[in-house]
Amino acid sequence: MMQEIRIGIVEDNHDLRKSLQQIVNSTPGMTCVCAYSTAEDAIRSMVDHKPDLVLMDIHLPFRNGIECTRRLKDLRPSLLVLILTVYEDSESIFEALKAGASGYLLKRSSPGEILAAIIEVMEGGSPMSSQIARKVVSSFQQAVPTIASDGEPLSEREQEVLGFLTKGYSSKEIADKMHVSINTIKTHLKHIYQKLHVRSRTEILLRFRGDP
Amino acid sequence: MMQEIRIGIVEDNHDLRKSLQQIVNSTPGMTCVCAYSTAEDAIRSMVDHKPDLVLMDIHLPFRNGIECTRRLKDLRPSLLVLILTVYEDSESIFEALKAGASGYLLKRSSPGEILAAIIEVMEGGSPMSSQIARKVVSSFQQAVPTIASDGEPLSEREQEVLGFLTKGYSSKEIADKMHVSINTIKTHLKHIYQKLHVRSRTEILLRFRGDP
DNA sequence: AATAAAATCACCCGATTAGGTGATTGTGTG
DNA sequence: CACACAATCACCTAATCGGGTGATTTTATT
Repeated sequence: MMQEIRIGIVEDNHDLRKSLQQIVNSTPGMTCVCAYSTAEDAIRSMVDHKPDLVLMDIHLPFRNGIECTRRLKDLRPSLLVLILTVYEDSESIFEALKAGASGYLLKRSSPGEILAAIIEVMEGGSPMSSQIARKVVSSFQQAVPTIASDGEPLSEREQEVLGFLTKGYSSKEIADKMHVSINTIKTHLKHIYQKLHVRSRTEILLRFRGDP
Repeated sequence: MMQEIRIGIVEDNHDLRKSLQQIVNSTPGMTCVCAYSTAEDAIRSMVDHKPDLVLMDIHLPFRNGIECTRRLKDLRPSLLVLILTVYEDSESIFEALKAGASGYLLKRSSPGEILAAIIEVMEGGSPMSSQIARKVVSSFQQAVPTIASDGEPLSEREQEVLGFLTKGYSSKEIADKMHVSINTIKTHLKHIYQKLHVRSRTEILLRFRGDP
């Protein structure tokens, strides 16, 4: 049988906290293992209760939910955080996601929607609006500018150079290893850059993340 | 009145291409300004028609839609790309988003859903499933180790710099992103190099290949 | 034999990097 | 309060990198 989902709550509003706790505890397969009204308390002892997922109010007094999320993820990286917010403040939500949250939930959601979001996160999803998704996508698109898995094949020698390149050697070192002039290596590099549509060794390294 | 939305299509299947074209053209406020059956043709002349948004088949013969997306975004960064796919291949879709797409659409979608997705993208959204969203979110949550293998911990700011560094940004770009002088970034870099015992950004990139 | 592609090297130029020194400001800890 | 540390910025130098041009030789391929 499926393991029970262990849920933690960080929410300063007493009524909402109790209400969330009740919704969770009255659902088969879920237990609320801890609930806090401040970020400090949560950071201090939440991880001891080993929750799988935390419902986190984004607008906490003092330390806000974003900082709290960051700390908790730091203490326990496997922890999943679902942000609770009253309105779709795209900037805050974006920051929370950056800090390690896996999605967010509007406070006015129905018990059914809340449970659905929890399950969605547990199953590897990230509930969020289309607008937030765009912000997230845009932010990581800028990261890797122009890389290509192109048709143009690299020559034998170019592949050799690429091999050393992806091991971290400088042009001069590669020249020594291959017993040729540094100018030759530079020429090979120019051709490699052209064929793979990159402009630096840094981009090459990023290109070969995962499938070298 | 609102400007007409100019749409381009890249889809090798003749029937689907014509069908999409018809759906777009029979919608007030949208015009299909060009349609191609190959990535090569699209790369060659699509930007001349200045489309606002492109419907892009992800599984094109030869050069695939991902590479095509990358090229088109390179030629015209303001262009929005909506990926067309037959099934939810999370890995391909993720790559397409990385290459510059703003969302995706299942081919079996109804005309209404297709138009809704186009409008969603035009209005700043990124239509995607919750699972894909999680992949995207995870990828930009800087999963960079915060502690050097030897012990010396990186400061907050140094970690930020490291985050950008491992995404391929130059020192100048990082300076802009963090709103500080390039000299500051250089100083942070020196400290990072010392703490992690490396001599170049290349070595940093090699260090952070998933699990060192 | 002619052509094309690959490999080799050189020189130049501007931009970026890496390393060193040093200085200022704020923040926190003992 | 002193001290350390973090963050900020400046200036300087040497090396490296990326891009452009051009040249020679060998090796296929037509």
